[in-house]
Amino acid sequence: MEESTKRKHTSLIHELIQGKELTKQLSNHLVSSSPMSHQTNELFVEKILLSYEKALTMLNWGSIMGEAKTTSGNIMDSHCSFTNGGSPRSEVVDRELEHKAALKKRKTMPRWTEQVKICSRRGLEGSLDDGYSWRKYGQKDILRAKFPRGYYRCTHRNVQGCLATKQVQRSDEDPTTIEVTYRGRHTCTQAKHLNKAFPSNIKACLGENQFQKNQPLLEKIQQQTPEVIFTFETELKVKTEELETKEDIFPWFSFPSPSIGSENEDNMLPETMFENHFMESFSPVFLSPATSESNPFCLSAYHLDSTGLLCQNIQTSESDITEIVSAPTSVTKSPILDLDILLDKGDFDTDFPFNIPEFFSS
DNA sequence: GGCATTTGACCTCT
DNA sequence: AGAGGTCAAATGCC
Repeated sequence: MEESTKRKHTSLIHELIQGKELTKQLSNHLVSSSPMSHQTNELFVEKILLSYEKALTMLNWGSIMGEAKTTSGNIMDSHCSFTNGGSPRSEVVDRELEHKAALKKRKTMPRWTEQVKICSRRGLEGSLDDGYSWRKYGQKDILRAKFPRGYYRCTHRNVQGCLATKQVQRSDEDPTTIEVTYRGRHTCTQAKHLNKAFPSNIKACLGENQFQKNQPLLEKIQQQTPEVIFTFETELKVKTEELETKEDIFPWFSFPSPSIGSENEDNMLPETMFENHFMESFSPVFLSPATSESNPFCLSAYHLDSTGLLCQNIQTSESDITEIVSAPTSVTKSPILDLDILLDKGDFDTDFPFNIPEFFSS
């Protein structure tokens, strides 16, 4: 391995270990009898985030540089395809290889399905607003399915190379439920810049504009009704596919740093696993309760281990409970539910396509 | 004009 | 060969 790569490797490991240590410390503080101040908590979280941000930046850089190399077979050992300008012909070949690599990578991406109840007032669109911006690129009638399947990809795909996609299909059995199958994680900036001030479920139901408009009111509701929010936990089901074991789904809890540091590639985490699972879980989205977004791994992490860090958080104080509980459940529950607190029930429009009444518009 | 959606064609996989 | 997934030209909207 060349020297610079080694150095990057070492820094990466350093950052990850530091993150691990900080998390441990935070965890210890949280379980210890002496309660930490909110500021100290924040400081720890900031530090952890910074560490992981650095590590992720390094990984991103690595994956961008290595993507085509690692996914298109023989190119792996050849740096020329990147360093050489290449003839037009080799450019075409490169493009073809890149295309194939992208397809291959897409297939190996983690996939998970969320079942989302359609918001009574916002209809389908509201339910699908998970905070990310998607662009529809196809629709297909599916065999033996009553409703067509919509194909969406991240709006920033071309600009930032974000490969996240999702498929949206209305359930045959329950037309008020839509199945959203996500594929791949967001590598675009919106993943980091999503509004951190509020759980996504409410945003999802309101839509971003309405959410911003009514944020003060919603914040008040959130403060006052944490228990209500908490009770809606079970509505949204998340399935993971191609992720057989708990370790597969939550590799980050084991912090397999020795293997990361290993020179032996066989011992390393598979690229997709590392990139898609590990990174997703430790993105700011993960660590900031209010930014849990539609990340099912976050959700699962909370459910995974009742003795885990996040559950320890829950034991800290009532105000924390509000904050923490409402956040992860923002992922676990249907977006419809918390809004139903605000809305009168009924008035459910089951026609398809859905009407999208403006909630809070006046 | 720029961006999003629609939709038929095409590609890949089983 | 058929089904699912993606592409890309055409179209619509702001």
